[in-house]
Amino acid sequence: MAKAPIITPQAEDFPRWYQDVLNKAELADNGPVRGTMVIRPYAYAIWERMVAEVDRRIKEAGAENAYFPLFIPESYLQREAEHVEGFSPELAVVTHGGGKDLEEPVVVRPTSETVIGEYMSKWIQSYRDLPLLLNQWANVVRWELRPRLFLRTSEFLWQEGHCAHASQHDAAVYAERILRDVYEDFMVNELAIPVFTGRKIPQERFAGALNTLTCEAMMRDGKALQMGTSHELGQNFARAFDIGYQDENGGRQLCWTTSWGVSTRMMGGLIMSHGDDRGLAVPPRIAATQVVVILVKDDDQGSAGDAARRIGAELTEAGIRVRVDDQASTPFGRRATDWELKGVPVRVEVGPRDLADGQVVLVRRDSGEKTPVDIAALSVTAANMLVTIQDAMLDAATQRRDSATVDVMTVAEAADAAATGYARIPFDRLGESGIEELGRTAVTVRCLQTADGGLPSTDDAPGTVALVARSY
RNA sequence: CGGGACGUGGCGCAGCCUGGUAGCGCACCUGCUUUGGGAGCAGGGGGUCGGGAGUUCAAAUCUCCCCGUCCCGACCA
Repeated sequence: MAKAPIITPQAEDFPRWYQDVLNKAELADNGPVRGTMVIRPYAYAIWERMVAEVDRRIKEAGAENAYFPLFIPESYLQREAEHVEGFSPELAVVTHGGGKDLEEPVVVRPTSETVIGEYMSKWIQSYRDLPLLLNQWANVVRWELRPRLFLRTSEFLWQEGHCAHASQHDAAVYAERILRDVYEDFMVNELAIPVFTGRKIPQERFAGALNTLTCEAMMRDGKALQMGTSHELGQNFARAFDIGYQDENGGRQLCWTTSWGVSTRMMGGLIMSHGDDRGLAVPPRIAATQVVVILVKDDDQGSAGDAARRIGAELTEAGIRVRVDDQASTPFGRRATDWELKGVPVRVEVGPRDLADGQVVLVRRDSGEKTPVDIAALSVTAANMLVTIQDAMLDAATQRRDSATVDVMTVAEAADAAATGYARIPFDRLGESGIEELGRTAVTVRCLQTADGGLPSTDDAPGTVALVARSY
């Protein structure tokens, strides 16, 4: 029996589709204060997987976790001119505490360069203390004018790395290392989201940075999403917070600092990169539930239910993240669509009919393909299928992106291409006037690349290519 | 913050123009029958209509102010 669509089709109204997925897959709700977000358990479990995988890579890159306070003296922000200017409009400021006015207002951190800079200054004395590689997992607050769940909320969860280096070269190398070995590697290999990596133009840089490197993904509506950034802060913060050291020759030097972050925005990216008209689709490696064992219907003795639970235990034993849905009182079709909505990569259907043949049915969320499998071979087949799905999802996402990325030579062509995806245009063909012209239709330069897709070392290196698109 | 749309049980909506204190679908609860792709029947519970002020004998319906949500724009992880 054909039913009305469960969620608004993407082609009909993409923003509404996004809202529907958020609601129906039980991912998030608006908080009571404007712009705030409640992350529901199913989404939070995925976030925890993201945290685990990013954290592992951060530690491999040599950084250590620490924690700095939520409250920052307002005066700290003011020490770096561009930084204050950039963040002032979106600060939450506490002026009252303990029943009286505070002598100095404190801001709720919008990012922690300033406090961490203050402590780096205390902790670094010698070149032997460098590099100092710190990271913290925290919540930050930026009073956003136009919030959207996961993509831009007034409070969000993230990881912020803050490092001090002895030289500009060391800082640049590390900023790029984080971009590649932590962010790009994580996004491509865990989230199955291909990203363009590149350099931000001055207008798009982090407030107070010399250079901002970015990972830009493409959502299924053709709009770009900035998934993560890595900044070279030069000596701006080192100067403002007196982060310095004594070198081998006894000379006094200023440090070169970097900062880098990814946030719960990645959840939004995950949803909009892989989701389809049946709901969310989570790549197996990041899925909190990789396989759902669903009891189609039980028999009189309850032996099918027992079999389903036993199969669940076997899959768990094999190292797969499993949930068993044996709520046989709810009709099968209902539960099947619910798990598809939540995007669980593989569904194992267990019912009396299959069991009689010693089989179960595996169903892929990405392709919908159904495969009968002998129970004896289930663990191995399921594990292989998860690998196959991971690869297939990355391939599909890469194909979608590449087919919506066009090389052009004029601003008019770029505007045209950006209506549905990315346009690549030689940067000198774009120029300031081109940037402004595209800006009128909300098309912006997402990043700059060298001709072969590498990272340009300056803003105006010859042969630089600009990737332009509409963005979130 | 500027422009637009909207706010009625958990969700989606009707009612508002032509004031007379609330209705539908889904969801939820109970029972029975069902269960291999969003089950059926029967019986139930839940809202005072985003908030406030006003007009009126009477306001979900009219007026004003405020708040919130969504879309577009400027800003951004």
